[in-house]
Amino acid sequence: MAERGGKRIPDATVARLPIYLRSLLELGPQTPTVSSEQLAESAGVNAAKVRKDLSYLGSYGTRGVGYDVEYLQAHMRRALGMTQDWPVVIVGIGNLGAALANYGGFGNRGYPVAALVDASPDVVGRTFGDLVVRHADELAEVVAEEHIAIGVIATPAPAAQAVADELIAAGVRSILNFAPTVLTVPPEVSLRKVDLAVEMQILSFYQQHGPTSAVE
Amino acid sequence: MAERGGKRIPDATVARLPIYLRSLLELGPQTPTVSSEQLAESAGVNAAKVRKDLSYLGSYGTRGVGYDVEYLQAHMRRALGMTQDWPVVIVGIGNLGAALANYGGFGNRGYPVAALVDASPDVVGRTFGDLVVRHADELAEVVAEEHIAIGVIATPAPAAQAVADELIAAGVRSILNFAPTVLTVPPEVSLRKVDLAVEMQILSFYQQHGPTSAVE
DNA sequence: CGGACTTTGTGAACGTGTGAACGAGCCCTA
DNA sequence: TAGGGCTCGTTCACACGTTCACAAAGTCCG
Repeated sequence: MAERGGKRIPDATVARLPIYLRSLLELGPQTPTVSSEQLAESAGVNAAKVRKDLSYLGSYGTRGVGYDVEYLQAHMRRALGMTQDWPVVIVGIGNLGAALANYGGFGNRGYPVAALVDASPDVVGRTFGDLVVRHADELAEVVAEEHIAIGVIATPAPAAQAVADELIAAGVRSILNFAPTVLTVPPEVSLRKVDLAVEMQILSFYQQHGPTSAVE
Repeated sequence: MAERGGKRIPDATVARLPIYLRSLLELGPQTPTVSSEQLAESAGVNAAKVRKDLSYLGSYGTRGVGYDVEYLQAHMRRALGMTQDWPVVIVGIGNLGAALANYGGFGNRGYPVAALVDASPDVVGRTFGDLVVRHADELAEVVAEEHIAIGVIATPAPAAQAVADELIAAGVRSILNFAPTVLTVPPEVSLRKVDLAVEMQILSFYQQHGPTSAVE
């Protein structure tokens, strides 16, 4: 209720905050304020949902006017931890890992790729940008040296759990898993997953059955 | 209730079916049956949830024994539309698109990458595997020729909506969006999205606030 | 300065998803 | 053939998330 230390923010809301933030950034400096309706349109959700979500942040809009774009951006950056950098290590430099390493979108937004790691001698020593791929055995040192906060797992499925365990042992508490397997992590570790094959299968399910459970 | 034509399958269940299927495939031919508890462990969910999810398929397990692995696999493949191939076009052959094109995981599993499309003259004409990148202007023809069922958008954000519109106009009803932007599609089109920056931001939120809303 | 208009913030109803508990049904053994 | 043990399938209660509707609160204009 007070400005700081609000109540717990629901998971579903957390997942939408980045979308709102991106919508705000797209607005540009032309528009000083946005209404919940505008934001909703831009983020592809319901206006009431926007208002409720934003109310969890404790950041006030102004009735009759809307939300101050800059103020809201600042609040949201703070809530999402974007006031600092979170160095990332990518483990597994295959097709996908290499693409992620080359992908510029991370460093720009506060998630600098600080290290690359792989187990294969063919890959260790290769350079991507200004980074040299290091060997998986050095993972713990790499995490310590580079102050890694987030581990991205892009290894084949069979190696993923072991990598996750090592990351966690080295102190990493946030993991993004691209390997097509279920990872088990202790409760104090945050885990998100991206599974391309699963996405495809979900799509082909709805291709057969009609999207969002069409009536008959 | 009868074997065919069950009631609507909840979205949350649909999202889990591919995980179950993968778990079943990992079991190998050694184990003819699985219990809901084993499947739950393997898929990282609750056993009751597994039973409920599977009951939507109408595929029966056997009380006192468990589920017949092969029978269940077949049922699930059918439900997920994996009895046939769903040709995929990748639009936008940048870092990510190229990685996806080289990624073998699709074709193996019934989603052959049948075409690559890009708008840049620098990229059009290049080959990946046995595919030549074609120009975005030919998108409609490509979709028709290759019987494309699923469109993967890996373009920069500003181009994504236009690409989606063209895909839909060409008859594609399933879209997987990697571009960091919100797409608007008509209700008969299924849309899933993968946004790496968003995943990162969600992780750094929980890095600050404690995972899954830790108690203080 | 007052009234009308706009937009937020929130309480309450609704729907969906989750987890536990338990009866029903099947197999195996004696 | 009867009994015991195991596991599914379903029901129920609860938690979570979404949406509606409306009062509160601020702005703008005459």
